[in-house]
Amino acid sequence: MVKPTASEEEYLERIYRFEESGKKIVKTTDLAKDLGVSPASVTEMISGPLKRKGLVKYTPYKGVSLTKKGRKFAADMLRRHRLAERLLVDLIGYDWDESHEEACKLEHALSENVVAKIEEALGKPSSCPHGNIIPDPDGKVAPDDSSPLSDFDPPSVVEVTRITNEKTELLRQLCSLGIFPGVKLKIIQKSPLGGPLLVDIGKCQIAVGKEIAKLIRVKPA
Amino acid sequence: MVKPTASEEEYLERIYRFEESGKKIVKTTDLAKDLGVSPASVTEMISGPLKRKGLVKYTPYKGVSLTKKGRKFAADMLRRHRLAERLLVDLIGYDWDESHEEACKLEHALSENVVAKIEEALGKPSSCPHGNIIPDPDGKVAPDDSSPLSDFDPPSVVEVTRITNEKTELLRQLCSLGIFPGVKLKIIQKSPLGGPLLVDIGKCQIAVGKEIAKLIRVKPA
DNA sequence: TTGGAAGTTTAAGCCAGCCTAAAAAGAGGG
DNA sequence: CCCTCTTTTTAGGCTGGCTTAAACTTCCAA
Repeated sequence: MVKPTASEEEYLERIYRFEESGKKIVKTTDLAKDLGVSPASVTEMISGPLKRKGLVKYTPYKGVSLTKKGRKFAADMLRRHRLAERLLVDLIGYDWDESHEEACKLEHALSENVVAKIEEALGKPSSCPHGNIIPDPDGKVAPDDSSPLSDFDPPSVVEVTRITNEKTELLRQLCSLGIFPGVKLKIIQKSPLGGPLLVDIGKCQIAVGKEIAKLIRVKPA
Repeated sequence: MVKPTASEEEYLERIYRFEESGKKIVKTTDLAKDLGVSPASVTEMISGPLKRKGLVKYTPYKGVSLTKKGRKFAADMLRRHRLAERLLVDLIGYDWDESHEEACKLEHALSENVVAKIEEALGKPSSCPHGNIIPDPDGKVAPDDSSPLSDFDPPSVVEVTRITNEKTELLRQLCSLGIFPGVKLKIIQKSPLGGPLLVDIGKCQIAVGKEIAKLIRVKPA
């Protein structure tokens, strides 16, 4: 099997993330927006190289999903990505909220040997700095016992486990609100119709929009 | 000024290394061999993009040299490369003799911010694991007080400062002979006509070929 | 001084990955 | 059931970086 190009790796990783977030089949347009390329480029890539290499299943006008083989490659990318984030944050003191973007560039330049050494040096961490689980070398991912904050009703007390969207803008905002993995939240009030959640983070109460609440995974405290 | 592509960065870096080793003007064929591409590709790259961006001075059939601007970019690449090597070796325990090849891939994926953080985390090291000097953020390089081992005559005692060729094969060999920065050597005998040097490394005597002796920089002990 | 051999450049072409514009397919309201 | 609007794909084209083959310099040795 030929090693995927950096571009192909990136496509696989993004598809994986969509699937991880619940989508069974991923639309070309969503992928295009996510990757910052035109929808035409996405169609080309998935119907061409990725399909040909048996990494994705593609139904024209419907969308794309990973094959078993594709999922293994994608999980490996996520592994590299998340270990790179840990390296940046834990070992060289890089900003928590900017590590994702850097890791996106770094992940394609890390050999399996280096990744293994990083993992070892970090003491085999189970998650990235944002709480997302690091796949093992075989692409296996530990089961996730968390659910979106938006699924909970007051009154409940929960602990933040993962932030599933790692863009700097969101992370910076959450960090400034005091929301990151490990923090405990008390859910005070839930508005109907996609309105915000009111949560207590110890020293104050804040309103969290529905869309953002979907990106914050928590478990009962 | 537009950021050079990864490929352009690599060309600049290689040219810099040739100049560093004493060549005033670099031949396309030497570059081609070094980069692992065809001589035609080198001609294209230097007479095209690199020339156009004012990074090199190029005289057809003669060779290429860096402009001031080109040298600054190249020094920055070396900075990233050597800090990446230090990161790999000091922080994650990667093999000394394999760090160069990994750093070649990594260097193009490191932002200025990350490089600065790495430098800080490592305590602003002055050299890479093989002893080569790390340029500062402005591209300045501390003056080098060493000379090739091949320049010395017996009897003299010298200390190894740098290995200027960082390919795994050579490093592995030198390492197995006990030669690396910091080691003291006593020069026992020098053969004429490019023959080997006989040196004493404390526990035994070894013969070092002329070509290899040129790559080992030392200073009087 | 000149005829090759060796080194270098030009020419032509390939592939990956992107783009825009135009065509085609699907989805929903009348 | 059809027509329009949106989504997606196809077609054609561009750039970067590489290749080989052919043409051109350079330089040395007879």
